[in-house]
Amino acid sequence: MPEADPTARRAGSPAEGRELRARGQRTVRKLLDAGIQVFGSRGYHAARVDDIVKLAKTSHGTFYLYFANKEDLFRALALDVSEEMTALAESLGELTPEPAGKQMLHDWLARFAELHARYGPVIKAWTEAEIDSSEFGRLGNNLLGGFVLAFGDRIAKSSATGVGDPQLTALTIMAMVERTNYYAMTGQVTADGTLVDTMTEMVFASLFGAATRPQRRR
Amino acid sequence: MPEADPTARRAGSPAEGRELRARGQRTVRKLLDAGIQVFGSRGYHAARVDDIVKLAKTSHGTFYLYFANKEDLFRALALDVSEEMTALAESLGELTPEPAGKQMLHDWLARFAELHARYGPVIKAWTEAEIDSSEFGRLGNNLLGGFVLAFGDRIAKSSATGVGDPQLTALTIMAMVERTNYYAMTGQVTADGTLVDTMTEMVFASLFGAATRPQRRR
Amino acid sequence: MPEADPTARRAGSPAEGRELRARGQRTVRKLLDAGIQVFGSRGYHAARVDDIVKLAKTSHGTFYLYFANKEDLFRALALDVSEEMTALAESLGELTPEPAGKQMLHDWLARFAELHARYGPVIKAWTEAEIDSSEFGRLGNNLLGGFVLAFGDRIAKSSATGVGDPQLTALTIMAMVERTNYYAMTGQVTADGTLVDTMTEMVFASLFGAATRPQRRR
Amino acid sequence: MPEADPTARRAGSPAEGRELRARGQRTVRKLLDAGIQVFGSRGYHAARVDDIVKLAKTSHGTFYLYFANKEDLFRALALDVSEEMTALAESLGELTPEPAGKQMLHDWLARFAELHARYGPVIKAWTEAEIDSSEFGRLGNNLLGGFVLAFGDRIAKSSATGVGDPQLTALTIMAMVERTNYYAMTGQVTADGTLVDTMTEMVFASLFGAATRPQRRR
DNA sequence: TATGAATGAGCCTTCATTCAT
DNA sequence: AATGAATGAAGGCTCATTCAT
Repeated sequence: MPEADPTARRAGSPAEGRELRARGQRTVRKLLDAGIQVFGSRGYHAARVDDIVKLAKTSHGTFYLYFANKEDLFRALALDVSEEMTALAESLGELTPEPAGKQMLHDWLARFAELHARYGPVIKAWTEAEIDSSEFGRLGNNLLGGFVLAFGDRIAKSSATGVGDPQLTALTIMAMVERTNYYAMTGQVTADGTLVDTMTEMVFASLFGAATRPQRRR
Repeated sequence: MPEADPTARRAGSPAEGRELRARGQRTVRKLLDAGIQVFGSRGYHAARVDDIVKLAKTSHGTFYLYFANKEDLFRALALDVSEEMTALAESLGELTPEPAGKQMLHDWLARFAELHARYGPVIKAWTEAEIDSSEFGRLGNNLLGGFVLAFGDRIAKSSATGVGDPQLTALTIMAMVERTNYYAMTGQVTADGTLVDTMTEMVFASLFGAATRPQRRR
Repeated sequence: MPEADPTARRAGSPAEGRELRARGQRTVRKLLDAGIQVFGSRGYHAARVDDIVKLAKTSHGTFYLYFANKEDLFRALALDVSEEMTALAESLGELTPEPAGKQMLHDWLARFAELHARYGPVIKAWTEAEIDSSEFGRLGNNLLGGFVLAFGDRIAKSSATGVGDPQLTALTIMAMVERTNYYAMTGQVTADGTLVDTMTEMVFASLFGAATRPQRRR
Repeated sequence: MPEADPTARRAGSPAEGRELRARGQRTVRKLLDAGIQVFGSRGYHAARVDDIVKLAKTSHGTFYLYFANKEDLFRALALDVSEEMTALAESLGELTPEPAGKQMLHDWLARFAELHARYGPVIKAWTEAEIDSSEFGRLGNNLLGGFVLAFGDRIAKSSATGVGDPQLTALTIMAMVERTNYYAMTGQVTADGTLVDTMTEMVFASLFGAATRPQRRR
C-alpha cells in the first residue's frame, strides 16, 4: 500500500524538479507539513505563523516568500485534501448485499480512514476556517457534497430499496463516517481496524438489513 | 473588588449564592444570549467581546462585571449545554425491535434535534475551544461519553445481539446523530422531520436489521 | 488677528461638547497635534505611529480608536489644511497698481506665510504622500488649483495687461510663494517680515512693472 | 570581501580607480537608470530595492555588489545631479535689461528646465530623503545655495538696483523656477516652451520692471 | 450597576540585507 | 559577475482586559 507521494501533486514540479529549485521545493514542503501539524494541534485561528515557521525551521520572511499569508497556506492544504477526497468519493464501487459488496465497502471505508488519518488535522481546522470564508465554506460543501452524491448514487442503483431518500441516507452515512474518524483522530476512541469493521456493519445493516450477518442466524 | 460571583453566571441556578437584582439578571441573560449567537456565527476564537457586548446592547465594563473573561462566558454556556445533554442522554428508554421501541427512538432523536437546534452554535464552537483548553476538552469528552455510555448500555441490554461491541456501535451512532444535526444547522441539508425519520431508520436497521421494515417483506 | 480655533472645525463638537466626551476630544486633539509634528520632522513614510503615540502621551490602542490608520490621521490633517487654504485663496482681493493694491497683496502674502508656518509640516509631507495615493494627489492639485484659479482670475481682471497667460503667470507666482515659504520652514532662509516684503515686490513688479517703485525714479 | 568600489558608482568618472569591465559598467548603469525611475515614481522611502532590481532586470545580490545599500545608490544619483546643477549655476551670465540679457536668461532657464526634466525624479525624492539624512540635507542646501549665490551675485552686479536684498530676491526667483519645473514634472501644468517664456518674463520684470516689455508702451 | 476610554502585549507582514551556489 | 533563497528586525494593527467616572 504505497503512501501517496506528497510531492507529486504540489506546485509545478514535474518529476523531481531541477537541482537549483530543489531547495525552494524542500522549503515549501517543510512549511506545508508544519502547517498540517500546527493547524491540527491549535486550530486555524489559534495557529500562529510563528509556530509553523519554527516547526519548519525556517523564518517568517521565507514563509511569506511562498505564501501570501496564513490563509493561503491553508488553502493549499485544503486543495490537496479536496482533490484526494474527491478522487476517493468517485472510486466507490457498486453496493451489493453479497459478501463481495461488503468487502468493497470495507476497503473503501478503510481508505477513507487512511486519508483522514493523514489529512485529519486540516479537515478539523476546515470547519473552523469555514466560518468566515465563503470560499472555504464552498469547498467544504463540495467536499461533503461529492461524497453524498457518489454514495447516494450507489444506493439508488443498489437493491437497498427499503431505505428512504437515497441522498438523505447517504448524508447520514457520511456524517457517521466523517465524525467517527474525527473521534478517532482526537483520541476519543482508539483507532484500529475494529472501527472500520463496526462502521462497515453499521452501513451494511442500514442498507441491506441484518440478513447477511451470520450472528443473526443462530 | 468582588470576584464575579460564579453562581451569577449559571443561567438556571438562582437559588444558591447571593441573588442578583432583576436588572443584573437581565443583563447576564442578554450577554449569554448574545454569546450563543456570536460564538455560533463567528466561532470561539473569531468571536469578539465587542460583538457580544454590542449585540447585548451593553458595555465592555459590564461584561467583565459578570464574567471573568471570554472563556468564562463560554464555559457558562457550555455547562448549560452539558447539563441538558446529560439529562437527555439519561432519558433514553429501552431499545426494542417492536414498533414501540422504534417510536421511543424516534422521539428521543427528535428531542436531540430540538436541543441541538437551540444549542448548536455552542456545540459548534466547542470543538474549536476544545483545542487548547483541557477543561473544555474534558467537557467535550464527557458530553459525548455520556451519550455513548447511555446508548451503549441500552444496546447491551437489548436483543440487538448481532452488533459487535455495543460501545463502539453506540459511538458510531452518536457520531452520525451529532454530525447530521450539525449539517442541518449549517444548512448543508434542510432540517425537517424527514431527517429524524431517516436517522431513526438508520439506527433501527443497524441494530435490529430490516425485519420490521415492511418494504423488505415483499 | 485671532488664531483659528482648531477645535471648531474638527469632528462633531458643536461648541465645546459635553463633559463626558471632553476626554475623547482632548485625546483626538493631542494625536492630531502630535501628527503635525511627527509628519513634519520625519515625513509621511518615515513617520511611525509609535512616534505619534509617544508624543501624544497615549497608546497604540487609543490611536486606532480614533483613526483607522496612519493615512487616516494624515487625511484629517490634510483636510484641515485644504479648507483653510481654500478660504485663503478666495479671500484674495483686487489687484491694482495703486499702493492700496500693493498693501492688500502684502497682507495676503503675510496671511499665507502665517498659515504655512502652522501647517507647513503637513504640506511638506503632502508631497510625499501624494506619490502613491491618488486621493491625496487630487487634494494636492485642488489646493494648488484653487490658488492658481483665484490668482489668475484677479490678474485677468486687473490692468496688468502686459503679462502673458494669466493662469500661467499665476502658477509661477504661486510656485514662488509656496516654495519660498517652504524654504523658510526648513530653515534654509530666515523667516521674518523681509521675506514677505521681498515676495510682494517680486509679484508686484512682475505684474505692474517697476513704475511705482520710487527707487526706479532716480 | 571587497567594499564596493566608490568610483564605480559615479556614472561619469571612469578614469580614476580600477575600471570595471564592460559588463559591470552596463549593470551599474542599468541600476542607476532604474533608480531614477523608481525613486521618481515611488519616492525615496516607498522605493523598494526589489522594484529597482526588477526594472534593471538583475538580482538583489548584484545590487549589493555595486552599492552598499539603497541610500548609497541614491547618493550616487544625487551627486550626479549636484554636479550638473552646480555647473549650470556657474554658467549664468550677466543680467542686463537689454534684449541680449533677456535672451541669455531665457536660454539659461531653458537649460534648467532641460536638466530638471532629466533629473526631476531624483530632485523630488531628494526632499524626502533630506528629512532624516543630514548629509542629503546638506547636499540639498548646497544645491540651492549654489544657485542663490550665483544668481544673487549677478543681480548685485546688474543695474537692477530697485530690488531689495539681492540674495533674498535670488532665493524667491529660484524658488519659483524650481517649483514651476516641479509642477511641470508632476503634470500639474503642461510643460512646453511657454513655461520658460513666462518664467523669463516674470524674472525679468521683477528685476528690471516692465520697461522693455513692448506691451507696456502702448 | 453601568459606561466607554485607555492600555499594551501579541501577531501578521514587509523589506533591506546577507549568503550559498 | 550573477543569482535568488533565506533572514530577522521593525512596524502596523487588533482586541482582551482594566480603569476612571
